[in-house]
Amino acid sequence: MKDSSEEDFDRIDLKILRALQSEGRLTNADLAERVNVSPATCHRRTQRLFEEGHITGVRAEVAPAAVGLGALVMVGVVLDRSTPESFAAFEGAVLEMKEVLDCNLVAGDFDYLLKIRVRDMADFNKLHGQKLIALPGVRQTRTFFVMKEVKENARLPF
Amino acid sequence: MKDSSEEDFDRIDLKILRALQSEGRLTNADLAERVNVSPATCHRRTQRLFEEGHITGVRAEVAPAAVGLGALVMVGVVLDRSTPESFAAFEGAVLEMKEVLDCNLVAGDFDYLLKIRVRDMADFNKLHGQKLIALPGVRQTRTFFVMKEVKENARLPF
DNA sequence: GATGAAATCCGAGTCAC
DNA sequence: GTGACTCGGATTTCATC
Repeated sequence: MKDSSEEDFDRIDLKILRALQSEGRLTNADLAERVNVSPATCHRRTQRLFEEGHITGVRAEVAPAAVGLGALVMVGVVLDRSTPESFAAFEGAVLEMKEVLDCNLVAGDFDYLLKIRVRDMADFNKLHGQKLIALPGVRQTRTFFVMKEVKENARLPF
Repeated sequence: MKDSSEEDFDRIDLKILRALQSEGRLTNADLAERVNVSPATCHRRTQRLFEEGHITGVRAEVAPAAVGLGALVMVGVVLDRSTPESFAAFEGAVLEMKEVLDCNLVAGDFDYLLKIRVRDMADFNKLHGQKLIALPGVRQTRTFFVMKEVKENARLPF
């Protein structure tokens, strides 16, 4: 298998990827019509995109407020020490926290930036006091309550 | 229609939402089996969840590196002025920028936090110099290059 | 080596109950 | 909410380029 960081998709593959990124439940028949190939070809192409890992999954987007997760909070985290063990311990613990939707190791004023969804501010304060600051190696956190979600999870621009 | 911020789903609805959040392309037949109802019931339930907006869409997740978007950058933005017009102008411009995946108005050291995907650092520097700092009302930006994506777009915890 | 047409099989969507 | 029925799509096969 070649280096996965830059595949050469042809125009048809790109159209399939774009269509499924917008409408993940398109039937193969509709998809085939949209990209102007036969259903058989479309099916083979799509299957290949899944098998080779270019599509990592298909997910329904559930309205957060509908399931009691109306509050979004971004948190910057600084660790005590910058050792590989320290990072690994923190990351391992964060992966277990379901409330943490995103976790990225960054360069800059923080070590990590987290995106967290909870019911409300009270819920976040509890999470912060009981779990966030208790994560391994955490020296300090900086909280950014989201007051308005302007854009969320936009489609990849390709 | 009742207040949308807290619906009362029964156990079956919740199971459907959870299943589709993980596997958006599940067939109705498989979904029905998984939640232990007949296909007909499952179909009606699922259709209702879509129609009432509790599922806002289904999207295939495309591997960013596969489509030449290997770099992830978080950017904090501070505006010149804190007027409604200033916010509106900024938000309108950001919505037009395809590279911006997330944009949230936050409370704290920044006015907005952006999540941006580009090909590489060179691409980001170009974007930063030509478009980001030229957005309406931007006083300053703070860039956080993502060095490692620990967790990305995790499922909602409900 | 990939394509499209045809053929089979199974699920989607709708009905009566 | 269930069970059954019909239609259309998913998936495979195969001939073709």
